[in-house]
Amino acid sequence: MCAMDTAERPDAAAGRGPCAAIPAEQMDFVRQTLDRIGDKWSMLVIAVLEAGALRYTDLQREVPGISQRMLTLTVRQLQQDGLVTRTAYAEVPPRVEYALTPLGRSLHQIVTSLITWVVDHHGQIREHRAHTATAP
Amino acid sequence: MCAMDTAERPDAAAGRGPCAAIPAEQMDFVRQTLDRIGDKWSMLVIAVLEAGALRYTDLQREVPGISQRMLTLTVRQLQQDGLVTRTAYAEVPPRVEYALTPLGRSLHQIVTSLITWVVDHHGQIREHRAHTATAP
DNA sequence: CCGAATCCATCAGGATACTG
DNA sequence: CAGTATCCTGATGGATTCGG
Repeated sequence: MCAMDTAERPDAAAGRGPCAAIPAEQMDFVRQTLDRIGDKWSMLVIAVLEAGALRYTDLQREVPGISQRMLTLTVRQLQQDGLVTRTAYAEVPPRVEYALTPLGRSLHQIVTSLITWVVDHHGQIREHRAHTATAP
Repeated sequence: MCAMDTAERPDAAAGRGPCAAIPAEQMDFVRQTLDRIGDKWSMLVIAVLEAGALRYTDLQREVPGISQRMLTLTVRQLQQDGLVTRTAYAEVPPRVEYALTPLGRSLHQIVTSLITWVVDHHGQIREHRAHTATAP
């Protein structure tokens, strides 16, 4: 029950034994991907796309605080990673819709878990922060 | 089946209906927390602490590439959020051990899912990246 | 051995203004 | 409407040095 049942681990990194960490080779890619989807907005965008396709402006409204620039960049990265599709309709008032790919949907479930976790535990976290903030 | 069955949503943000996004008030905190645990190292540290307590140096070895500075900062934040405990033994050769709290362990499962997902799908992602990279 | 502190580079990311 | 372009700032994070 480690993080990589499907992956072969050559020898395990150090000598810690069971499942220590990710195999060194994958480690790098895992890190990269982790803080790409874990960046400031990706998860929220994915979460918001759960309900179906959204247009650019709607997307921006659903993710409060995101700038046009970041929305564009985030969406483009997600598309590039194959997590969302971008469909442009060549109409008079331009329309572009973003939706999750199957790959994106599979990730979406995990993202949802994470968000649920945060919402669920933000009370405890706040508490802890208050504590340790006052007790250096 | 939205992300916040436990939380009351005042009215839903805009007019999208079902579960659109997180309620505006929580939204901010969710974003904060999301990119705190989603920062460059937190997830990996949490993942690595799965197997039990670790000393500073071991921790550093298990998370290849992390600098002392970032390890210290990350660990301190996690501690401050109540996800890990820091136990310093006042011995002649100083020893400090870090371990997951129950709260941290609950998050750890999700983190593991995420890492598993990445390891599982990094093939597809690489493919997609290659594609869209060549086809602007 | 475990860290804290300082210095410094980079760049993510926000605001704004402009285009097709 | 759906972006692109540009500028600018603060946070992120690496290397190194110092302390307990």
